[in-house]
Formats: sequence, C-alpha cells, structure tokens
Amino acid sequence: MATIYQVSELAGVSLATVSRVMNKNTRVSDKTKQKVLDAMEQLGYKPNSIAQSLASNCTNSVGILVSELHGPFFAQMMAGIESELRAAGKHVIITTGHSEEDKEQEGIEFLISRRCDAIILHVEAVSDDYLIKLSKGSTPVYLMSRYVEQLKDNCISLDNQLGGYLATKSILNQGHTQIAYIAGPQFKADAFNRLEGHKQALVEAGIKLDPTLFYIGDFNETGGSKGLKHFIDEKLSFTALVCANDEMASGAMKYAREHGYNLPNDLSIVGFDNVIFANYLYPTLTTIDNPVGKMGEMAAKLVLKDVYQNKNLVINRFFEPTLMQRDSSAPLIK
Amino acid sequence: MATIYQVSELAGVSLATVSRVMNKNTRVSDKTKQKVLDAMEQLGYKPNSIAQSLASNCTNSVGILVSELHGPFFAQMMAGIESELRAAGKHVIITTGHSEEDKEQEGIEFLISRRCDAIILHVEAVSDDYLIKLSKGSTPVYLMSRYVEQLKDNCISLDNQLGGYLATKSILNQGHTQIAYIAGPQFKADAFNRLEGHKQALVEAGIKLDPTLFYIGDFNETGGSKGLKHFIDEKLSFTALVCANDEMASGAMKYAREHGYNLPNDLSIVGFDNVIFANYLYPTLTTIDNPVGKMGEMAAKLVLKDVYQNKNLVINRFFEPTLMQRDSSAPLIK
DNA sequence: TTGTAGGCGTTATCAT
DNA sequence: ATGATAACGCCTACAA
Repeated sequence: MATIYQVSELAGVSLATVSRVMNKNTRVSDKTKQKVLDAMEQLGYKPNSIAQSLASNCTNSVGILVSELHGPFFAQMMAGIESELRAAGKHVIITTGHSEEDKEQEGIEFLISRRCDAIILHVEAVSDDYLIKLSKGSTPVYLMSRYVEQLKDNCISLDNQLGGYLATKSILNQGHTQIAYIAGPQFKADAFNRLEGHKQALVEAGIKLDPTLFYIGDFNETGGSKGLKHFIDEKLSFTALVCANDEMASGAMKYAREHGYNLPNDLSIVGFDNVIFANYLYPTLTTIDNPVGKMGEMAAKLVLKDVYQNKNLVINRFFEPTLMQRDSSAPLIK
Repeated sequence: MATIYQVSELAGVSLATVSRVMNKNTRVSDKTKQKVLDAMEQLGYKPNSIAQSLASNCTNSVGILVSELHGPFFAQMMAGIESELRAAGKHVIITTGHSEEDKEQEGIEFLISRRCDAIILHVEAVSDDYLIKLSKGSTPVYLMSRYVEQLKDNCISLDNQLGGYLATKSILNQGHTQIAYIAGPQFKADAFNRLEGHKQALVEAGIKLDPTLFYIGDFNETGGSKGLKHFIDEKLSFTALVCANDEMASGAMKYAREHGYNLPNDLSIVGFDNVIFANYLYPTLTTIDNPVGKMGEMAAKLVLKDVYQNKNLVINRFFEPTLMQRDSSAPLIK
C-alpha cells in the first residue's frame, strides 16, 4: 500500500502538499496539484483512514446500537441510518443490546472505545440517569424512539401515545366497545405510552378500562397467542383486540384462527408498527404505521448537522404515527 | 481521555510496560502489573483503538457487505456474523450493495479503505473475475452464498440445487405433475441453481419441463403475483406452484387468494429460504429452510480462524437446506 | 522483567 | 503556495 510519503516523493513535492490536495480546504497551485494527482493515480494511492483518524481525531464513523439485528423494526431503522450516512461518506458500526441492561452498556462502551464520532442508540433497558451521564462524555449521544427530557435535542421520537390512541380509536369508531388489550413490557417507554393512548381513547369514549381484558405480553408472537388464550380461557366477552405491536397481533391472529375464529368478523385485531410482514398476514393487519425508516434517516441527518457541521439540514425530532386500515379489523356486526 | 503515557506516569513505570499489561502476551511482574492496573482504574483509562490499529496494523474490524439492510434474509445473516464476532471482541462495519455492480464495488472499496482485517461479502452483481482479482489484494475476502471455484476455501455456501430439488420433489411426492415455476433473476447464482434443482427433480420423475409454466420473477413479492397472474391469464393448467424464494411465494399466495383460490386445495405453493414471515403467512408456507444465520456464524468463525489465528475452530463451508413442510402445499386431490 | 526509541500514516502548526 | 516538523496514541524490536 502506497503511503502519502511515496506520493510526495514521486510528485517531487513535500508530504504536506499532498495532504493539502487531499483535504481540499487550502489552496494549492494547479500545476503542483496535477503532479500530485498523477502520482496518486500512478501509485494507486488510497489514504489510510486509520492514520487520518488518529491525526485528525475524527473517525468518520458513527456507532449504532439496536436491540436485535434481525427483526423488521430495527432493519428498517438501520437501513435509514446507513443510507443517509453512507451518502455523506461516513460509516456505521453496528452492535446489539438485546434489551438487557448490561449488554446495552457493554455495547455502548464498545462503540465509544472504537472512537465513534457519535452514537445512535435504541436502548430499552438502560436507565435515563445512565443516559444523561453518558451524554456528558465526549461522544455525542443520540436516542431513537426514546424521549428523555434533559436530552431532548438529541432524541428522535415517535408519539406513541397518539399511536395507541389512534389504534383504539379506530376500533371504537367501528362500533366496538368490548375491547381487549395486549400491552408490551411496561418498562419499555414505547409500550407504556401506547397503553396510555389506549386509555385515553377509552376515557374519551366514556368506556371504563376493564382490568380483566388486559394482558401484558412480551412483544413477541407468543405474547400475542398467550394473551388471547388467556382471554378466551377466562371466557371473557370481547369483539376486538388491540395489540401493542405487530408481532403480538400476528400471534393472536394465528391463535384465533386455529381456534375457529373467522377474522375479522368474529374478532377485529389491530397491531402497531406496520412492520413489513403486517401486509403479508391474512387478513392483512390493520396497524399503526411507525415510520422507523424515516426516523433513522432523520437521526443520521441530525448527526450530520451536529457533529459533521452539515449546517443546512432541516431536523424534525418528533414523528407522528398514522393508522393503516386494512382487513383485520371491521365494523362490529350486531 | 487518559493516554497510555499518563498511566505510565502515575504508575511510575515506562510506557512500554503499560502496553505489556494490556497485551497480555509478555510477562510482567505481579507487583508492577498491579500498579499499572490501579493507575488505569484511577484514570478510567480506555485504550484508543485507533492508535492501536495504526501501530499494530490490525483494526479488529471486519467489513460486511449485504444487498439490503432490511429484508429478513440479510438480517438473519448479519445477526449470525455479528454475535460470533462480537463475542471475540471484533466489530463489524456494515454497508450495502443493492445488488448493483457499481454499488457493490464501491462498498467493497469503502470497506477496504477502512482497513478492515477481512471482508465478508454477499454480492450478486459483481463478476467472478472481479472477486478473484479482489482476493489477490491484501484484505482477505470471504463469500457468502456464492461459490467461486478458485476461492472455494473462502466460500460459505448453500446447496441451492439440492434445495430446488427438494422443493419440487416434495410437490411431486404429493402427486402433482402440472407444476408451475417462478424463478429468480438468472444472473444470480442462487436463482440459477435452484432452477437446476427443479429441473433435476422433474427429469427424475420423468416429467418434461413445460416452458409455458415458467416465469422469471424479481425475487420480490410483485414477482410472485405477476408470475401467477401470467399463468392464470394464459389459462394454463397447473395444480402446484414452486417459487424460487419466499417473497415471491407470498405474492403468489396473496394473488391466488384474491382471485378465489382456496389454498392449498386449489393450488399448492412452495417457497424457498424460510424467512421469518413464512411462518406468519396463511396458510403457513411450505418452504426450504436456508440456514443463513448459521452460515453467518460460520463465516465469522472462518474469519476468526484464518485472520485472527483462532486455531481450534471447526469449519463447515457447505450447508444443506431442508424441507419445511407446512400448510401451503398438500397432496393433489383428484 | 523493564526501559528506550523508532515507527505506523496522517494532520496541523509553524516558518519560509 | 510550499516545506519542515511536531503531534496523534500506541506497539515493538532492541537494550539494559
């Protein structure tokens, strides 16, 4: 691998001059510039980004921590972040936290030790205090789908309460009044706020939240099937089921069908997130669109603006979910 | 950020000694070792991995190029690679190629310029010759789901032909003889070999490949729906449909259902890959399990063994797919 | 076992 | 506009 020094020799200029033509900021005479360019070409010179990083104290890399690499939700998010960053010549270092506190912390330290210029986190287990302390360090921290008041300028978040509200509201609008709800783990802010929205819609409609028609799932498919099983086993009466995410909705749909339910006539089901497979389900799943891809792009833009001085980028830190009415929910048949 | 120099000062030893306690290979007396450890602790010292990389000419990072970040197929693969590598203290730099030749090449150069210790590629558009030339460079290259004879030691691949064979064979075993096939883009080796397997099964059963019951799709959902539409519009007679991947199978299932087909009685459908949502479809999709996650882990192990001298790892470069018989295919009803 | 010193390939600050 | 030269933080012969 050719070095900058060899280029300078072949071009008959100093090493500093070569560096200058690479970092286009300072002026170099056209003649010498051409000599340098030719020399680079001839040697097939590629700058060593590691050395550049060490000297400039800038790695051009941003760390990303997600809960899981598989899973449609994170995939969309990463795709958004990567494409935006890549276009700006930055690269991403991706690691996982598995929604466990120690693994999340370990992942974060890992990214920091790698000297990322910034880190974008989708963390669930770690505490607000930890994040606040973390953000006082020298590596800028950005949060996806998590809102921490003291860090609000660095948060890209979704109005989960609005989403929860829209989901239940859509069911209420279809005439349902006996509505079961399968929530996500309540330590996750997303899950908590979605439930808040559910409650809000019920209150607004003058309906009491029936504590028996409430189940806390695990955000996985099994959570949905177990939840529905629970409601059925208890012989409860309900015509609609709202789930705090699509995976659980899918599990519930499957369980319902296996137990002779005709969907959506016997039971209306609504999910949340609009992950890719929501549209593959049968019937296609009515859900709340969570624009994670767009949010990922925005997080990347925010980093580009804050950390890489890309001034004229317009930032929107707050996204609103929308209802995707499909076939898994339908007006109540009396 | 504390440097190794500050640690050495506080510990009252030389800088080299500090370096030694970090790189546990050379012996240091317990007493001085403890002094150093204490000093590190006190200063909250974290080695600068960039400087380490420059000095040691090892970045502890491996580059990964996939076609897409979203998409269940790649997600599984990356999850496998990342978990294995992460456990060994290496990290992954991920980028995308979008199945386009220039983007794939650009991605590869990008990873190399980052001085990755190795790169793991899932490329589709780039030529074998390019890969062969690439592998002569200083960065070790590993290929996922692509077999290039000259690079065979660095390939982790699936027996796609066997998979294609198993898919069609399963349908034949169920008594079907009029079998439509929706292939993937034939420039992709996976797609080509799956088709070969299909042909092989037909030949073995003494059935001629009916060229009218053949359609080339795009590996996306629309490819499946378009393919089935084509067969139906042409008023062709067939009782089973084999698709070269699950996305297309899903599209075909959807189209079939929308057009009054009762699945699987009116039409048996088989996919390929066993991506996550295959089990979410209705009816659940009979498909060929493609162990991408395991293959990702294996690719990581191969890198660990070759590049990072992790001697005692057992490598298996060749994976065999298996049939996942589910509900979308059933014995032919006469 | 420990210390000294040169080198890794750049960037950046001085001069000139 | 260009050229020396000192960082950047660490590794690693080579010496002691």
